[in-house]
Amino acid sequence: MQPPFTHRWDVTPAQARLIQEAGRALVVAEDRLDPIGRVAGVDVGFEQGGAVARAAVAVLEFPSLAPVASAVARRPAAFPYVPGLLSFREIPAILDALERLDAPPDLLVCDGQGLAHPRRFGLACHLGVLTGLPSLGAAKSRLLGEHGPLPPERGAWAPLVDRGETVGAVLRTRAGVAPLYVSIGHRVSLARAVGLVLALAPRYRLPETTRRAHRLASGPADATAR
DNA sequence: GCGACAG
DNA sequence: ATCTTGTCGC
Repeated sequence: MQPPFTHRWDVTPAQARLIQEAGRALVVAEDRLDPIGRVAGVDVGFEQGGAVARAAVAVLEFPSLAPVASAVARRPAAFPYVPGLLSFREIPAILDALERLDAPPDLLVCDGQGLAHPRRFGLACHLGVLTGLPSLGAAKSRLLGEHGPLPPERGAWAPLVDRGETVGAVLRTRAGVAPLYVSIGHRVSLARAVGLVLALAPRYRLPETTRRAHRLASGPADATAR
């Protein structure tokens, strides 16, 4: 089984960093996955100026990418946004949404960093260790690390390096659009993570999936109000 | 001290 | 993340 990893969520920033230091030892940074039948895209964000944390999860069959389930959850944010401590705002809402899914996923594709994090324990690692599920980070922007020039064509990638350590990859999922920052979450290697994100990229994009998950979960009243 | 800083 | 104006390229 998974090593147990539970902790409080009503913590100070200093306590949150200590929890991250403890959690990083539990991250499995290599491929330990079964065949993937369903992938969950996990998008996070906030509402009401940061007072409410929101999570939207869409489950797709893999590799067909046919949608099979979705859920959204909102929670009063018990933690401010602090760079490096995003999990403590968002993961409670994510866990709520995951519990409501009809079809459990085999992989979590997270909207945020994994190992590409100051303490090597970004949201993707944290969620992976908590659930025991394979996970990876696919962030829309950079938290830390440097990289060389990125060729313009789809599939091009460059290592993301922090303090002399490769912590992720910058991946061009489409020509002419901003790259994604891919990193290991849990039980997935970086090479596999890059390959998976590329396989999802043609029809799966985080912002679109978020809107779709909201529409599916909030019903026609909300959908027509937009 | 100054700038950077997932969502 | 979200909002708004100005600019560039197809």
